[in-house]
Amino acid sequence: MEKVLVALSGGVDSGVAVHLLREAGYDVYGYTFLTSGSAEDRKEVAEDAGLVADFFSIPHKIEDIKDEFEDSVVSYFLREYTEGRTPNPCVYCNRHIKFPKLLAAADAWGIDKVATGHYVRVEEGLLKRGLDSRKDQSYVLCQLASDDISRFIFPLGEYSKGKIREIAASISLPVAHKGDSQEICFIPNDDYKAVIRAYPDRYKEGNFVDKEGNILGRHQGLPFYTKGQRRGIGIALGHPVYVTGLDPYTNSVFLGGEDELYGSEFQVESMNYLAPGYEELESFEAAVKIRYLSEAVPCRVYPLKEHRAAIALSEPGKSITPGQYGVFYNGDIVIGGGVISK
RNA sequence: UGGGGUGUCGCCAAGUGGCAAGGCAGCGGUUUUUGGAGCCGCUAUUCGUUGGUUCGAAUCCAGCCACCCCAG
Repeated sequence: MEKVLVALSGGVDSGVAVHLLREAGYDVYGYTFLTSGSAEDRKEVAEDAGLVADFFSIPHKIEDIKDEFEDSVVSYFLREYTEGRTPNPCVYCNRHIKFPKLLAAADAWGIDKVATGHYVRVEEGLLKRGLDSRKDQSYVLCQLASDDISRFIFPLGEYSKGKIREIAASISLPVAHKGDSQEICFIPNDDYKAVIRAYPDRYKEGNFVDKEGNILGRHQGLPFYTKGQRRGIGIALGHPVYVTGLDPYTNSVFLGGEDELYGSEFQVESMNYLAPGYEELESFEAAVKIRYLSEAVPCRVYPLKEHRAAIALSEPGKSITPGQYGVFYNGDIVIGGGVISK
């Protein structure tokens, strides 16, 4: 029987993943890492994951990597905000922590295949969107190393979330009724600003400025704003005002009307290709997601040197935000993704 | 101090005798493996104040208070 190491989060998805893999005839091993939160939170995750492992009677290893996680993901999170960008820690974590850790654990166990409960598919060495377009999570995997793709198994990619919950209930999975995980895993109560405030040396008050350079008011610090943001600005001009940009050099937050949010061209850096052949092209047609929750829109991509690329959208996009990832698709196939730089 | 003007929710602002529009901001919900956005909902028993007229006033009258402008 071929072995596979599953990332067990203690939730519904990874639990059902174990089930589906066994049904498919795999010899399943479980691996859980504890990344953040209080000692209590981590204990709870460990217990839930242990519950699932016991339920299936599979070997299970738990590793606490809080320090490493904070050095990597949390510092990235703070750094990006400090520099006026808006990070996506999940994408970063998948690339730098989650999948490397999983693969390393698999190597240590002498296991080739690794699996997670992500709603994506792998076919012929290509990463593809999950069939349930509403739950598709290919976006957050855009930075994975293409060489590793062939080692991945994503058992949930063919299913809808509803079906997964059905399965969880039908096999009486102990955690079947847990809600979907949300929020960033290291942010308690969905309050990222509270986390930022724990690092008062990383930000300072500054001016809200309009397109003409007029000072409109005071902001609390760059990390508390993101391009396209409307609420929480506290300025009444009679019409809605949005954050149109952040300038770390003058510590300014630019404000403007909705019309100032649209753009048709941008660039990405740290471009990572998951599908072969594209990087060498002069340019290519694709569909791009500008953020996790958005429809992919048609564009033309021009690969540049040093892992950069220039993108021209066929229709203007709203709030193209530096720090977020642009992920490119050809139909269901993930071509790759990079960090929006400007 | 004379002359004029204004005073309605945090901001702007309708309303000129019949039981306080709206926008912005704010708040809540929804959505979501990031931040946002969007969507839905909530938000002045009260109109600077005190009296008066009236069946009834934020809307009419008078006094007072505050602010603004022009004179000086």
